Amino acid sequence: MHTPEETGTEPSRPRSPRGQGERLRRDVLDAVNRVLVQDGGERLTMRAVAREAGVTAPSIYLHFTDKADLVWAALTDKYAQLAAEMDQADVAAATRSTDDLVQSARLRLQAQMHAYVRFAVTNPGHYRLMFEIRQPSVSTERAVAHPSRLVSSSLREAVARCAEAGAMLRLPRRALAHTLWSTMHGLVSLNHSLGIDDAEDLARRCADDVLDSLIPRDGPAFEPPDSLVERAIREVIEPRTS
Amino acid sequence: MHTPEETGTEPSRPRSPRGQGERLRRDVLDAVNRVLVQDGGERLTMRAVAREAGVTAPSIYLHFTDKADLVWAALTDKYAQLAAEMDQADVAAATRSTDDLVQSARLRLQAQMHAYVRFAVTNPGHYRLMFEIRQPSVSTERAVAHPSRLVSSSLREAVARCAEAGAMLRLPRRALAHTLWSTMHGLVSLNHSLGIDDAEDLARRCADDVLDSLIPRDGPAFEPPDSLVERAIREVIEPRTS
DNA sequence: TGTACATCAGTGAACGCGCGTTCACTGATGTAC
DNA sequence: TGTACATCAGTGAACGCGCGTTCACTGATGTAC
Repeated sequence: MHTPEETGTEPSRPRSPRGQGERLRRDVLDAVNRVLVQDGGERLTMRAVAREAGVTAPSIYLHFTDKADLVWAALTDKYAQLAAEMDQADVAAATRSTDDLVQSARLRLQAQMHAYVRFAVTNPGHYRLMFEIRQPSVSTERAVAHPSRLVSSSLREAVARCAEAGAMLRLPRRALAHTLWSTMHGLVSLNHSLGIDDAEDLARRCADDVLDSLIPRDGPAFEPPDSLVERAIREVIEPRTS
Repeated sequence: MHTPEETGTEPSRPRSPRGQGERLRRDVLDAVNRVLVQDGGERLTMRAVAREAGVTAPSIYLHFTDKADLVWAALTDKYAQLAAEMDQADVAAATRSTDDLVQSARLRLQAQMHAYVRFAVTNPGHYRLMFEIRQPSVSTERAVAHPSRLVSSSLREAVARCAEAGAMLRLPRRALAHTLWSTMHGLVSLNHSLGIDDAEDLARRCADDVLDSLIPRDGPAFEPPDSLVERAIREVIEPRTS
């Protein structure tokens, strides 16, 4: 009757019992995830999150200092999930390992790549926010500790295992890992920009092809000498992981 | 004194003489370009464009029906520029061609790739708007005629020339062109997301490495048979170019 | 056992801001008579 | 040659909206005496 601004539905969430205030924190983070799933990353507003959580907007500030804090917390969760899925895929592939050491290492790398593509395609809203949208209010320390380095180092380790198993690498290992990552990112985001259906299948097949090109299924053990790219990656990308 | 809302500087552009009203159209498009160069694609607002053009915001509506119309016009210009730069690089490489047909075709493809990377790195604001930011108000017909298909077909033709000159392709030609494009896009946008300096050099070198992997410098003439990817690209990506 | 009080988990209303867009207008310049 | 008028290239002020954020408050629940 006399609500001059609030036009949405009134809050529906039952109030947490005393001492259980932290419950809302998780509920809000879950609401962020649902909003990102629903409209693909647009319209991620405090009001939308609050509505999704069944609460009013100011309640969010009981647990997060500002929007950047909230988004960062939600993305940290999601980064951990991506890393976990890549790791699980790697482990699952490892248990299926054969006597062929090179093939085993390759399959683990491939499993990580498939997990990455699957994650990106099934969580487009999160993925966009993670990699495409500038979060200017995120502080520098946080940017240095950007959790995407987890992805980077996970791939690098898988490539290193291939090299040490005696695979043939067409590029030095760091350049190869970085190129695989960039290729997957490009496939996923370009397919998404072009509005291609069944992007996961296309991206995964293309990624497989690139993997086959960069680490042939069978070839003599070989790793090219360090290139300028290799040095650049070691100096520019890797240090921040530590 | 009594400007209740307008807080910026007053318009500085001299009024066009009679009959020269269309001048403002170009001035506004130039202003869009300058705004995109300056703040990298954030804050592309009608007011910012007007300020940059030395005019008030409503003047823009004398030549563009709404913001989507304006952005589309500016991007169309920029797409034409990207295509032109790729074409120029291709032609310049063609004039430097040697007796080695494969090497000549490869150099033309490589020149196109370098032009692409250079464009993306030197116009990050435009590039982001072209490929990363959803323009929901752009109509479907326009999306179908998305000028990025120019990039796609230009690369595809260059790859076809390599194949016909007798190069060794590690992937079918369409899959190869699409993979090269995706890789460049991924390199550029990932380097940008990670805030890497000298992104052009790193991206170009990585792109060179991928090109060397997918079309080896010397190898027997070969092109793999059509794959599922090849068919998917032919069915999904190519038709819209026509 | 009753009651005053502190604490907790939120709410309701508003703030200032920037945005895209509209609309009545203005002032210079050309044209008809 | 003078003047009324039409046209053109814009302007100035405002509109409604959604945003992030603030701030005084409320009402249920536990605790001290």
